[in-house]
Amino acid sequence: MSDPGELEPVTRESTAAIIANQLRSAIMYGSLAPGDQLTETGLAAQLGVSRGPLREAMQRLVQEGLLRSETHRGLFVIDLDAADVRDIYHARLAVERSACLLIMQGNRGEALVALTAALDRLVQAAESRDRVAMSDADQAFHQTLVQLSGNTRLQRMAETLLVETRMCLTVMQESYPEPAELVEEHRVLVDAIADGDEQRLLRLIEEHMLSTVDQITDSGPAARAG
Amino acid sequence: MSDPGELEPVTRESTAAIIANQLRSAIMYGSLAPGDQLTETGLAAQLGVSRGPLREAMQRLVQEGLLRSETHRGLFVIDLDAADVRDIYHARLAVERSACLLIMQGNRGEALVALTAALDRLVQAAESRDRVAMSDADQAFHQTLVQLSGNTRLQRMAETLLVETRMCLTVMQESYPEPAELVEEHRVLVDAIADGDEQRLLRLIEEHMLSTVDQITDSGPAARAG
DNA sequence: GGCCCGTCGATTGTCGACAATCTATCGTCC
DNA sequence: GGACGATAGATTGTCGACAATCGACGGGCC
Repeated sequence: MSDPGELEPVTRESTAAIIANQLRSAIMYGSLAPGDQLTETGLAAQLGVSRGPLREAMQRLVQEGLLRSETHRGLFVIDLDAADVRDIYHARLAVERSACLLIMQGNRGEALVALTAALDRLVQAAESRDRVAMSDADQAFHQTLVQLSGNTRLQRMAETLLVETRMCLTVMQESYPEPAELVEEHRVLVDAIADGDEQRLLRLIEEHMLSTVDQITDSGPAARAG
Repeated sequence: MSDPGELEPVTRESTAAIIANQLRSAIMYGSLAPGDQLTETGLAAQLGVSRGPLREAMQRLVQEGLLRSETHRGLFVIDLDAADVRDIYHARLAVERSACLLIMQGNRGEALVALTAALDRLVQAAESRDRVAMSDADQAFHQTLVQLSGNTRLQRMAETLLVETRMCLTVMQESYPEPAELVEEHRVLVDAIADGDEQRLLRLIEEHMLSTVDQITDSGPAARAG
């Protein structure tokens, strides 16, 4: 990608983009919890910027669907019910299934290298038994998967969906899989890619997503989200 | 949905949302062409608002990916190359395929009614041989399809993707199908839903998207986009 | 003639202030 | 006692002005 000493055009992010990333991260890790109001003056002071750029950043998240806007009342972090969780995983399936197809038809070798590395980090996180680290590695794996498709639209969609997935997890930690199970679910995906078995890969990714949906809709723990 | 006389909570859209819709529409119909700069003072005067709300609206479109931001230089409408067109149709396939699955597993009857109506409007547009009307009806059909899935995330994705699709079409009108062909491609989709033939529906939607990709990548007319 | 540098106009980025609206509390009337 | 109406505080929505940066033009130097 970028050799050391190589001269690349400097790409400065706009302030709104930086703030949006911070907010997204805060929502993802739960420091901005579902239902919370984002008071402009408070956040602006906290971030050391004026209300202008902050409002621009918040509009980005509204467009993403992470915030909901009520006129003359304020902006709130969305709260997820069972229907949202189901929608999120169905949408993730759509995106990641498509990414899998593109990977199998594209540079499978490169994908295998990157995903094997991502799997290794997931294994390390599982050994540490740190839930946050596991979640981070889990998310990174899927983000890598979609990145490898080379489709920027799918990547943009996945970014938002993975944040929302993370929001689900903070609410219902009990249903997050055991470390060994988590690693295994991802290992079989990498194996299928290694074997070049497209049918198996698609079946596995569908199971990977839909099993979570079934788990949720059966026990229905997301109702506690509100 | 909303019975007449039914009391619903009033939902006023924020100014940023209204402006964003206007801009999206302008981009869709080509009055803001790919590569064009959106000068803030000019647009603000044209829309009768201050620069503040306008900037908020533009940040929404940046997040959507319809505008690209260059720091201290301005915001520009994205221009699409052949790779973009391919990405857009692959992403649309992911979204609409998923929508098809959800429709088949959900309320197929309601879907059949709505899509038959959408098909009728497409037929009418085809008879008028008005390209813009045909495009409108085409877009409305696919938007309805995704709406019927009931998945708001898929709907949000589809909205942006359909605008981008429209941007492609204004660039390469020659490859837009003939009226009869356009109607037929959509009629077979409705028929498959009517017959409850999921496999056929999925095969048809895949063909519907991928045939366009092949058409583009062969002739490569999108290169003229820049 | 070609290159470099400084200046100018224009546009974006940021900020503080004012107006409009909402929620909550308190007082009043029936 | 309960409901209605007014007031106060806080928050959002909007705007105009100032600072920072960029691209283009023109003058000067080698």
